[in-house]
Amino acid sequence: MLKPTRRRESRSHRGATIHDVAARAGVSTATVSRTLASPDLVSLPARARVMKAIEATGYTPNVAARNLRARKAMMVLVVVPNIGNHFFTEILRGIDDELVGSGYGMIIANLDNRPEREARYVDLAFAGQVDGVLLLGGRVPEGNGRRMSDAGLPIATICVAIPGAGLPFVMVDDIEASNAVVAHLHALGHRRFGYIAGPPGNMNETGRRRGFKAGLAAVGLRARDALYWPGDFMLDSGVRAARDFLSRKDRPTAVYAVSDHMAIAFMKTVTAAGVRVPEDVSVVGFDGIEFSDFVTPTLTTIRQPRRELGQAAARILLEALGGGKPTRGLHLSAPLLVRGSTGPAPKRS
Amino acid sequence: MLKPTRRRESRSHRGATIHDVAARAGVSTATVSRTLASPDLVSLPARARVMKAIEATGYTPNVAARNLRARKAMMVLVVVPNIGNHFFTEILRGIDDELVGSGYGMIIANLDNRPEREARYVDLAFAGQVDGVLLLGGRVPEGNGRRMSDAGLPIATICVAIPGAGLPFVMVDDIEASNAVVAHLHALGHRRFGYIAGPPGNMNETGRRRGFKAGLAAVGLRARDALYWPGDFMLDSGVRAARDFLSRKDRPTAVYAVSDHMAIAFMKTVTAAGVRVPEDVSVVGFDGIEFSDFVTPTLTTIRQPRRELGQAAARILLEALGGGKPTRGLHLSAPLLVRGSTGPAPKRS
DNA sequence: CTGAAAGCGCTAACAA
DNA sequence: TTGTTAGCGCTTTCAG
Repeated sequence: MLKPTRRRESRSHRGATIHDVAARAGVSTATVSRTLASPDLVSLPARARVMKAIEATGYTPNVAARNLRARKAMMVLVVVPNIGNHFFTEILRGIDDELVGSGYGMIIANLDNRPEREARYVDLAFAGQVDGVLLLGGRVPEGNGRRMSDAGLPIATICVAIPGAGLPFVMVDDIEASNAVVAHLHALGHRRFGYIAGPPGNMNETGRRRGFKAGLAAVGLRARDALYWPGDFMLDSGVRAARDFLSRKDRPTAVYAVSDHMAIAFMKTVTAAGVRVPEDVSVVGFDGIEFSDFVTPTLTTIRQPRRELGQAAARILLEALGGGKPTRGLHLSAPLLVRGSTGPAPKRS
Repeated sequence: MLKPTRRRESRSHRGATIHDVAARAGVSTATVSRTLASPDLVSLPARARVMKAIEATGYTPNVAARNLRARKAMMVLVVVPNIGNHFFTEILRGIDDELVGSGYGMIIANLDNRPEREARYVDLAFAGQVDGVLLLGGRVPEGNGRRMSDAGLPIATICVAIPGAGLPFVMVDDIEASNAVVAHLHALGHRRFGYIAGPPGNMNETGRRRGFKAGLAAVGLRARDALYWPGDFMLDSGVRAARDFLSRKDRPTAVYAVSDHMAIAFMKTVTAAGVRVPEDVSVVGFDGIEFSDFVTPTLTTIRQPRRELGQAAARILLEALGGGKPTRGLHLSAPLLVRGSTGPAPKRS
């Protein structure tokens, strides 16, 4: 009795399988597989017939099957705190640049600023659906009692190093950048400073604030004399800081917002109230987003090389995926772009 | 002789398998599978032992295996013309909103404005790595002699309908929106118009231009008398249009740019040259991106409900994935936001 | 150079 | 209620 043939007929819409191709070409499935993976192991005539059969059937190897077999997914998980934030998109672009070249795809984990969303993506990592992870938020995602870092996958972080995690990172030096901001403003004669902060606990906020304070100390000013407004990097907190600024008699002459969004919202709000920038108050941002050069006045800011950050991180991850040597971390330089929103301090009133 | 046990010991770092759990719990793999998929089919004590074993081993079902078996991927491919373009991110957010709720993940296909990148993602679709596709660019990706639409997957398009493709779409009515723009400007007394275009052949450009011309005709103006500048939705083309504008003696008093990016760049450039907005020239954009409200003056524009567009499209796709009835298409309303960049036409010089 | 066969990890009939 | 078994589609020894 013949071995029953596989039930080919019920194949529905999904494309042809390797069996279809093999049958059509009159070879075994192994030969089809070899033709695709290492053609040099297959005789010329066989190869030709296989290629023709592939052409005729429109065969594309099934990824799930290949992944199962190869125990890898050719996918990288990119964890983004909030995909609605423009700051991240150029980084994604840099990541994609590198990934595509190596045949990897990109699955986006958008946390939407809600930590409870992490669990789902931790599972994804443990389920073997991705081969590596890129972290953008400064947190190692966790959920269901385990951490992403325990999934045994290579991980790299972008824009921030996670203390104690021992993960490779690619970022700019926040402290150094803040220092440059203070030095610039001090050289313009500013002595009273305001600082619009990032979210409490955020590592970038921590670094930038530390650099801000160190910068003040370096020029002989007391860090505690500066004004500190809470913030979360978003537009709204710039507006709130501006409202408080406007309500004060003893206003700072220079305001350093640790994101462009906050700086721009601050500028817009105080300008609308009749305060002139930079004549009455100088404003500095952080990030160097595209639009910082399209507001009035143009915004003095620290430019984060976002695309390069993404590229470098992806490269580090790809090296790790290739079994290469582990990189420890990388600082990219972030220039201060001096533009229209900073000027000489006004005369003492 | 005993049946040889599978070689468990070489399991490397990847997590435990269903066999590990089954062995530990003293049940078959089927029972483990059932415990996860339909617990009510498993006796309480067995269930408890399985759960304990899962806990102990840290087991997570392998996705590749499950996908292979189930013939689905629980992933949606989102094709983006250029992920660096801010316009798309809020749409992605809307998509993600809906997808997450249904257990689907999101793979990003970033074309980076290069059509040759399409082929890779066409393959992905044919390889069964995704269950559905969301198209943002107004093109059906093709490559290696086949089109994405032939992969047998549900597809929906966002922001634009592809003529003749018969795909469900979610978009705003470009013609109607352009009409509203012209009506608004005409009511302000404007008679000489400029139009900064989108890329030639782009369907949104086509619709918006048609609406623009129809709007002019509706108020008794000749469409051919308007000035048309080429553009591609990006900042640079706004700058180029502005340069030409500045070089003219007979300048239009109202300029309609079919993207906020171009409108903002146009405003910045003419303002820097001493032209006042809106006193000398009124400017209208399209899209309603966040920053259009943070430039000086604030930009009058058509607001595309981007998040809603993403959500609606994802919902349509999910319905199709669930075998639901096919939706034909959906128009979302796009209000004209009248802000600071439009005002009464200047007196005839 | 080629084919047979095992098996990646999981699920769903089918039996018991 | 549970276990046995047959694959999902692919790659890769191992023989020939």
